Amino acid sequence: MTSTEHGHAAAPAVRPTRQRRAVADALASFDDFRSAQDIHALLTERDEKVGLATVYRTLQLLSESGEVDMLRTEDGEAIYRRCSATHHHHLVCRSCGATVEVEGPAVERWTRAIAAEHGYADIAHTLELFGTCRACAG
Amino acid sequence: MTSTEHGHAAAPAVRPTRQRRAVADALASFDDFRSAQDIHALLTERDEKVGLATVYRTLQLLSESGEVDMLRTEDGEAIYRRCSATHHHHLVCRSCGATVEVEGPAVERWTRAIAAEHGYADIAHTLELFGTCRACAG
DNA sequence: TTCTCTGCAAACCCTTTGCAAAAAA
DNA sequence: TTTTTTGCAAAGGGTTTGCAGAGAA
Repeated sequence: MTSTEHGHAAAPAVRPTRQRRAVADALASFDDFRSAQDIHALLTERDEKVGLATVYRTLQLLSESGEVDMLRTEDGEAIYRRCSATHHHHLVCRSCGATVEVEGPAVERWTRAIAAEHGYADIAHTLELFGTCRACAG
Repeated sequence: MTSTEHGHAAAPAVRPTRQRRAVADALASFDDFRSAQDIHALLTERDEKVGLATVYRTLQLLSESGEVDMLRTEDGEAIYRRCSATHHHHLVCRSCGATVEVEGPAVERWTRAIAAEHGYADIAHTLELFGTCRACAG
């Protein structure tokens, strides 16, 4: 028995479809965070017909597999962006969405220290910064 | 003319009602973040009849006036908490939910520095830590 | 063929809103 | 009385889901 064919609890194969490629490509054409609806609109505009539900399902998939970052706007909307390989956080303009990836070795260190101090193991953390970028501040 | 009576663009007077007191009290009885629905459920359970819409409206008001903190869960739900005097973050056990409030002067400083470096103003940030607490680690 | 994926439309869920009745000033 | 609030129920808006048909393996 091979694990890919008969392993119990094997994850179903993921098939590379036109739609999934389209969503991935759309994501690749942006530098900042976009909502599922934004991406669907872009695809429609490009005459790449992909159902909205499929866009949502694909983004969810990509997000779970770690290929895209997902975060929430102030009003609860999910926004996505292809992510780079290294662990980092985001500095997002709350007005125009312009995003800067930032790294924080100090924060990572602080995180581990705090966790250890309180006896917590297997630590993860979320950290996002919001502000108004120079252009939007006027 | 007095500013409170005839000032143009004067904000409407806010009236202290039974409902608003009830929501504030409910908030005061929690140490952690709760959703509007949680609070409404608590009030109902206590036989304090307050409409769900009123709970939402009141939380919004409190949030705007800075008396409560509002943030979003991973799945987009708004959660509220009376804000304590000091700014802090949470270290949450992903297994049992045990929460420790932690302060991070270093993080706050880092946040401001990063924002300044990239020209972002009016900075806010979210930071939450997740881990497994000693009890749950076994 | 078999199993996954898609599209559509309906369902969901949290949240907001319109409006007439109730309460505060 | 005038003005703000409330409650209800309906509407909104993003997101998810059921299911039958389409497509990949």
